[in-house]
Amino acid sequence: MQKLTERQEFLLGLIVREYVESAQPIASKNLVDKFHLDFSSATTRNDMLTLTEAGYLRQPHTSAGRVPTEDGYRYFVQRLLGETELPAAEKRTISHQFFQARGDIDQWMRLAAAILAHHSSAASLVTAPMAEKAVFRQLQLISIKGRQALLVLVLQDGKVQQQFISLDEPLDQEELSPIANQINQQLNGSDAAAVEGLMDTMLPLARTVASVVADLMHRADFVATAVIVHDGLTNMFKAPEFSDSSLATRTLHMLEEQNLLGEFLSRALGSEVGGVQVVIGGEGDWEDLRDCSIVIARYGAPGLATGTLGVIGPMRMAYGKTISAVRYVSSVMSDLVSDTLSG
Amino acid sequence: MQKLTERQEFLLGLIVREYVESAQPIASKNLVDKFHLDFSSATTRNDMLTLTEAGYLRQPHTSAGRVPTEDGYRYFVQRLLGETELPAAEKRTISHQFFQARGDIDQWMRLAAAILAHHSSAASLVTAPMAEKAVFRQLQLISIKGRQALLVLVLQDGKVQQQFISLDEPLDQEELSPIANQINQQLNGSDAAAVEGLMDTMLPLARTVASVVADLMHRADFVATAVIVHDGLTNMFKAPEFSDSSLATRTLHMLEEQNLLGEFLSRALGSEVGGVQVVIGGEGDWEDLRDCSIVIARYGAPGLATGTLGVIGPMRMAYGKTISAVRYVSSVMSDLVSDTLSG
DNA sequence: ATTAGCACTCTCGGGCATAGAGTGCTAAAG
DNA sequence: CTTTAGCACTCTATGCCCGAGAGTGCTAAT
Repeated sequence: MQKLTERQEFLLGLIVREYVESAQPIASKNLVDKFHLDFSSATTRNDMLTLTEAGYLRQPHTSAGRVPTEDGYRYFVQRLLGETELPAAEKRTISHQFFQARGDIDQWMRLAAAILAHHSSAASLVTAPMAEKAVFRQLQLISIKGRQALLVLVLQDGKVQQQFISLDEPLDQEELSPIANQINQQLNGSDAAAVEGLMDTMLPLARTVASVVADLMHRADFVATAVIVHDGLTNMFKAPEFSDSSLATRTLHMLEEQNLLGEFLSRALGSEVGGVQVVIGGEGDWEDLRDCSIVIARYGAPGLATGTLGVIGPMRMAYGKTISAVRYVSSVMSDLVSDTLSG
Repeated sequence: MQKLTERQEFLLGLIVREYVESAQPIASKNLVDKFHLDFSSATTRNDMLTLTEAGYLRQPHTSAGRVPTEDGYRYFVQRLLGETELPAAEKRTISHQFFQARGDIDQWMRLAAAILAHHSSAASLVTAPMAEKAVFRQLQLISIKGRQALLVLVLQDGKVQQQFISLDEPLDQEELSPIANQINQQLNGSDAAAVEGLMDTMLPLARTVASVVADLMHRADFVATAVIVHDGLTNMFKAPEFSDSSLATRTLHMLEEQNLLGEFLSRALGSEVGGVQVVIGGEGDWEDLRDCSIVIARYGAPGLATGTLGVIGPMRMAYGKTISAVRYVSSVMSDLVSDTLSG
């Protein structure tokens, strides 16, 4: 990475910010005029040339202004963008909104998605907070009619799963409840593997139930099946770079494909709670996201339950605003998870 | 509505089908050549003129072929499109897929959305089956830690709702379970209003719980808050009429806005289970859907639980395929709901 | 090291001519 | 009265040219 003079860094920052706002290539003269710079457009041009040769800027064509490259954005985010924070008033509004949603995890998620989408003007994604490993807490059997029953399973992290099951013989509520209680005592605190191990010691009916429980817990262990809430897709399509719509389609496609989203998650999975990661232009790995950037963070209480939230938008993204929004929302969500699950 | 000769109807049908496939204006000569019609292109032109004057076709410009109008599609769907059925092999595949998902309502919904999106090449929407009115079945209180508890509420239609609550004093599981049992006996079979009525007779702690229950049940009564699964958004954007992307944006916007979706639902709400409704070009009411068509059906078991499913796509839609897919999927889902809730 | 000046390159938009597609009309034929 | 062949007409799409304008890179002077 080439050494840049102070003025060159200053210009790079200016160009990135300006381009993010206008979506138009930035010309030396306009820059000097608009910001009353105390050096001339020729000087600016010289620096722009250096920045272009260093790979931070490029020209769409000979007689156009400059546009940041992937590397340019990266330099900007890593070196030029100081720690930004949301204005205090915004923070208050947000935490007030979350306060009103306390108690309802689904609503947190929807709220987080909406807030992120709004502040970033891009699409947002939020996955539910969950424990690293599904651990049995309690189940309930509810008689529906005849041999049909509803199995409601509550995991240690507060997640609730449900499944209809067909019993071998009709049982009413009075018969089902003791069975549920008995299973609860046996399985309390078990993980999926332990449930499978204990199954064999059970009576046929309880074994049927336990096998469904094991299945549900296995599924819960798969990150890919996590419920994902998103919002702000419309925002992406408003951006001029998506007007040709093939880009838009690719991005949308990636959001609909489960396995692609899985990658999104695993990328964040290794990271610490609290840290915000920025992936610019897919960074080679992801074909479908060549012109997109992603800002993600892991939230929650390590050991109890964690989830991922973030924003996906065009590479020409207001990184400062977006990063601070992701950071703040993730911290609020982390507090909520901690308070709710261990308060 | 003007009288059409048999040949004119035949041509209208042909033009609609052809245009649906090619998305290009249809010319008289091409039509005659491609289908080896036993009358000439001049005759075709005369009929096309009549069809244009009758409002069923239009020309994008003087020297272009013809394109169906809204009324043209409507005529086609109402009078020319016979009762179509999915091929038996497809039906088998579909019902097999649903069989494998039995027990898990969420998976039914995802599956239905995926199947509809695939068969219609458009976007699909599915709402959960639910009773007309939320009726209390059973609740469970799970001690989390200290004063935190998780309330799990099961409604008569099998819907499960959950909410974290803060108790006035710390209570462990042994203390919470009897309270839950007692509330269960008191509230069994009550609707939201009845729960509110019974609240006043309760002890403070139970009253807190009952008030959350009443709140959850009220929310469940609002159709607009129903969870909606969708799929196939990508399909819509592949269509050439969405390439300018303003159309696409408007449609996407409508799918993200809750209240707009509410209308989608209420449109279908009045109809019988089983009947498939086709709304072409928004039919005036919906600004955002001017160039879209909707195919919806109500599914489920009346009196037990019903939901809505359907497809939204460009007006240039394969109505035959789509209608038969919606009809068949809705019938399979209806059977599932009946079997599960009253089997 | 900076800057003024200038030649150079490239895009964008309008104007114009041409080719092609598809129609509507007319007059003749069945 | 219906169908058809033939033809004139209209409109789009495409390619081309040209000039205006924008913005640069380079050079020479400060």
